[in-house]
Amino acid sequence: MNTSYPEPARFPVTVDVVALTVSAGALQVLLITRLIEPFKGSMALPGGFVLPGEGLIEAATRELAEEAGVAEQPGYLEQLQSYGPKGRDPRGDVLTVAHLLLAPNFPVIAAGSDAASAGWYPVKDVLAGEYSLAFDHAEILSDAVERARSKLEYSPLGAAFCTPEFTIAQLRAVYDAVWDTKLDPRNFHRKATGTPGFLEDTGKMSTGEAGRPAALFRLAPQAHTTRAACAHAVLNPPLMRPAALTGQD
Amino acid sequence: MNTSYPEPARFPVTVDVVALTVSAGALQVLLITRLIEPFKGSMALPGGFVLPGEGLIEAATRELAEEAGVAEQPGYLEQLQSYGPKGRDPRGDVLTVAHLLLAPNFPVIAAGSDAASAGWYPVKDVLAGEYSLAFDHAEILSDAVERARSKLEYSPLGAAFCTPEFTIAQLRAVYDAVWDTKLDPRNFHRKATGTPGFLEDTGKMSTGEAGRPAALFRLAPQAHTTRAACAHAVLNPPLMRPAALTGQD
DNA sequence: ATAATTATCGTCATATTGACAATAAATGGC
DNA sequence: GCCATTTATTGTCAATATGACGATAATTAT
Repeated sequence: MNTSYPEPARFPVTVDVVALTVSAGALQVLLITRLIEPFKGSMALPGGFVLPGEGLIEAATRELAEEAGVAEQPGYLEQLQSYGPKGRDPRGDVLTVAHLLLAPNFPVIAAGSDAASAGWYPVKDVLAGEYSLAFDHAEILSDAVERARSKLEYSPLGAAFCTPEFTIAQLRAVYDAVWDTKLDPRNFHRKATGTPGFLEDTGKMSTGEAGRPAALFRLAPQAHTTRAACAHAVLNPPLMRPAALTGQD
Repeated sequence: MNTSYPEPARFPVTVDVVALTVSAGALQVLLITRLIEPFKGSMALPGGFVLPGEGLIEAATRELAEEAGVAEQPGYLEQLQSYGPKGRDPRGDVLTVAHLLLAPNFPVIAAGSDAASAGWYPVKDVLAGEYSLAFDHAEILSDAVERARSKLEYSPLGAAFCTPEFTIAQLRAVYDAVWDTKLDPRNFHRKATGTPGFLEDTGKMSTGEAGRPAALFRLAPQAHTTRAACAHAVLNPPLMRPAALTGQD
């Protein structure tokens, strides 16, 4: 019995990862410098071809490990969106599935290494066009940042940028960096601590910083950064994002 | 000069469309009956292989036209998520990019046709497992419905289920069908008409129905159902979804 | 010790929501 | 034509959430 339908076209499929972190008070993205054509010398998102028998998240995790030199997945990874296959790679039709990683700052393969170099770059500068990005990676980055910004409104994912235990001020610094705002510390404290199922007091206090020590919190179990918890809202009503700062001090 | 890296693996790529509409007071999904293996006889989302030189939305539009027999894209179409390539097709690794269509009720190729038949099925019944769905289409449908539900909270996309001009009650019926709620007509009216940039009064009135005639609205230009408008919130603060009805009258 | 810094609690005006009363304007039955 | 019924629309009111900011607490820096 011959179920005859034409042989389907096949496409190379890549995964790209927009890895975001907060450091030095700003949102940063992980970029690598391309050592091969096309776009040799340009910067690009880490990523690469999906292998037979792989799932998408699996492939994204592997590429992140290979290109940034990270041992374990350091944060929260989710699929962002797919792009292509038409008109995004000079070599031909290539479909890419972009992913979003939100993570605390982690060390990457230092620039200057002979093989490949990965580094953190301020998102603001990259989006402003200060670096030349390969393929459609500028568009992907832009979509990823918008996704991250809106995720902070209604999900507990701001905490994905923090270490397992963190202060309210550290969490607020994440919001301020991602949203480019200066949220009111008192109102933010009220919202963060007053939202059921969001934070859990560890009982411990921060030490060593200037000023009064702050209580250390962790994510409440219900809010743990898993796909299940973040699909639905935890911040309800959401923490709405004010207009971004207009760019002066 | 030989930039030698291994030839990348290639995968068949499909697009699937979760087409949703509201009719008979309930959310309905467009399903076709599979006439070929695998899953011959099962129901499935309309979809098919991406062709060389196609973009994803383009391919989804084409498949919708081919399998449901619709001439023009009847509503709002956006990408949902990608699935695979591992472990979702018995024939091997196939990547699928699922799409979401929100549309007013439109006629499809009638069941009983010899070639293929498409029809609307109540989402509630399909998700309850009353039909056997091919591949991972049950999971895709579930994700799509959740996406649609959350879109109604902060975007004007409820109107994508309506004809170009509609009453507040028709829009509310959409919300009630998608969310499985019975929103208060008075509060809904206040929110819908009171949200700047959402609705625009046509000046016309509905006729022929029981009860007092209702004013006819259309989407405000700012809120028109395009990707640009719906990426950002129009309903701000959002219209939060109450708990769904528990299942009695 | 004192100043500076940061955390945390409180206050108050304003905006939004949810519940529901009341009125307006049509249809349908007689 | 008259009245009950239905649906649309306006309004009221208490509860809740937000934004702006005062005040106090508990550290480090000098």
